Amino acid sequence: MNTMDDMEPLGLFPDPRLSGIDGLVGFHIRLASAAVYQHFTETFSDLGLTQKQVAVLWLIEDQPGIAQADIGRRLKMDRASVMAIVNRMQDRGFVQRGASSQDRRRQTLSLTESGHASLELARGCIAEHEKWLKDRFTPAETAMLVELLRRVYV
Amino acid sequence: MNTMDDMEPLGLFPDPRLSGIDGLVGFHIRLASAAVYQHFTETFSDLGLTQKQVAVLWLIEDQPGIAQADIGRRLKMDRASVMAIVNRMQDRGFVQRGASSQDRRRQTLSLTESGHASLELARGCIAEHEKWLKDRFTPAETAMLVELLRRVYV
DNA sequence: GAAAAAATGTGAGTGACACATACAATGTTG
DNA sequence: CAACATTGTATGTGTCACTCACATTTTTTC
Repeated sequence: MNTMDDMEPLGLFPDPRLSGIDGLVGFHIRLASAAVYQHFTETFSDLGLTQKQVAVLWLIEDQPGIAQADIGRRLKMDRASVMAIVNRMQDRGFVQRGASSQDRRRQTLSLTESGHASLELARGCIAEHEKWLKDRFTPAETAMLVELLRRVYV
Repeated sequence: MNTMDDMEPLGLFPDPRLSGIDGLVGFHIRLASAAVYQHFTETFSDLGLTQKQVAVLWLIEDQPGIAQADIGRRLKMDRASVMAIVNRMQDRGFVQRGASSQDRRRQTLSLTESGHASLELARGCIAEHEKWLKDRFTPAETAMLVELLRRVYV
């Protein structure tokens, strides 16, 4: 009976492709990123961690003693933003700063016990989140998508 | 000799860093989106417009009289965020609010002369920005990328 | 070896925009 | 009419991007 039950009472939405804005690749990347971020924050509402914060914790566990500047380069963030995140993670007791023996400008970063535990919890949420995302694609499509996206930021 | 346990279907990845954070699709979407946003802001440094602001102007020009709630649904933003952007665009003289004759809860939005002019300038920058982005892909790849991304947010 | 340049961390400030919450006015529906 | 949903508005909080400025330390250059 009902063909395409549009959810809008006023029915103000014509075909989404009518607007020229849908012809922009950047627009779709933006919307997809927003959708992923949205689902991420829902999944992580209990832990209270953002994508960036998890990424930073992850990197620090992967490479203990990593410097803030390295994190910035890895995640394409400027130093000020990295510092803000590290400060927050330090305030919450997940990360500790230490002195570097080689380069006295640097601070070596490492996770605390609490940081390791939180990241372990986070990994479970990430697995769930990634499943939600990857279920849309075949393995080949996933590989294709990652390869195309990689061309954008490398 | 079976060393890959359902990780990758084929050796499509030249990078060996697929374990860890690089194995997450969401991570790549995030990085790509950040790179696009970064280039966008560079291209638009003269105009002083963000992606969202341009998108809102674009939608209003496309559908004069559109309501804020419609914009929110179209761009996946909540009402408060839409209002903040419309306020900013109104303060800068690009957008004007008007009363709706059908529904007195609604405000019809339309562009001012200045708004049309700014959007026209913006379109030039967008073309340049999109070229920067699309030059990485063949037309078929672009279509593929958009199709895959669309699955994420619809 | 000293001066210049670069890298690193830090701080303060601004801006964008997500979230949540609450409220008033208006429509819609039982 | 009463109950509910929608729309716009206002307010506050949090994240994180940008910038500029500054001190320290390392590296490069002369």
